[in-house]
Amino acid sequence: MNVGEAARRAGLPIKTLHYYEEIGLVRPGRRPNGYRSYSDQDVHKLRFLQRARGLGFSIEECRTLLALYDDENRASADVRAVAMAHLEKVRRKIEELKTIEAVIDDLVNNCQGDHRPDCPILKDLAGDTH
Amino acid sequence: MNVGEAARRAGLPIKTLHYYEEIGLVRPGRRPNGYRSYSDQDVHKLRFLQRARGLGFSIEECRTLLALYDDENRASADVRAVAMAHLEKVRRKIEELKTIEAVIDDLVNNCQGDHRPDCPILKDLAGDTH
DNA sequence: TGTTGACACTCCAGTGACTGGAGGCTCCAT
DNA sequence: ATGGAGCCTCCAGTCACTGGAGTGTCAACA
Repeated sequence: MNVGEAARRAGLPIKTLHYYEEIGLVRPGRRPNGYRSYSDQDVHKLRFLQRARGLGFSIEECRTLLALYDDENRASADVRAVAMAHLEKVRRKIEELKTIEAVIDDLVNNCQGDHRPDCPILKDLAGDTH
Repeated sequence: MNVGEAARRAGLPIKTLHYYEEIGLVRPGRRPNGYRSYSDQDVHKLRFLQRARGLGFSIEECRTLLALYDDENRASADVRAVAMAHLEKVRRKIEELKTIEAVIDDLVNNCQGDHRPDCPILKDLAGDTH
């Protein structure tokens, strides 16, 4: 099938399919007229990528996961290691954002938010913490 | 003072100071020899930026905040609006990551992680959810 | 005075993962 | 024959830096 149909089935933009081809993640065949020709297998991989990317795996992690998926002799421990490393990253990010959330929430709650210029948010950012 | 000292005091890499100058956030003076010359005021702004960036405000948000900081006639409501918009973004991101965390945690817990190829993580990513 | 070493300068390219646009080709239906 | 949808390639831009090459400046020490 053509790129438009493959994109629709995978739930990805056409440009992303071009990009994935360029970086060697999913290489469709070509028709005589130069059009890309995606097999069902290709679309399967694209959907795999769509899900993995949606879970925040990087392109390189996706490449590893796809390779493991293709490898009949893989050890599930290898897949699990990739997933766990990513899980750790996600958890660290959540903690970081929670800290930030608390700080900004505090700033917002201490600011009148009126027509006057006096503002604890700016004071804090400026380092006037007295 | 020179760029190195300013960077040290602001807690930012020298390259970042170059960049902030290039995009017009903090423009130091120049000495006859071409070296950048940062005033205490400049360093103050850089520290402001360091904190704001650390809280995840984008460069453009920082530009707005700095402008408000410089504006004697600002309304604190304007500052608060910027902070609240950012707070909302942070909260949405946290929710998104929590969802992702739950999914991956589930996948990891269902995977044996042994030498065998059978792996529910790959199955799920591939869409084999039966 | 010469030389070292730290520090400074500019300019260019690369990061990740796309995204947008220009300019042009192909296909199908009317 | 024509119109429009869909496809192609190539290039530039996004965000906020980061790294490196190649060169210039300054202060101290031998």
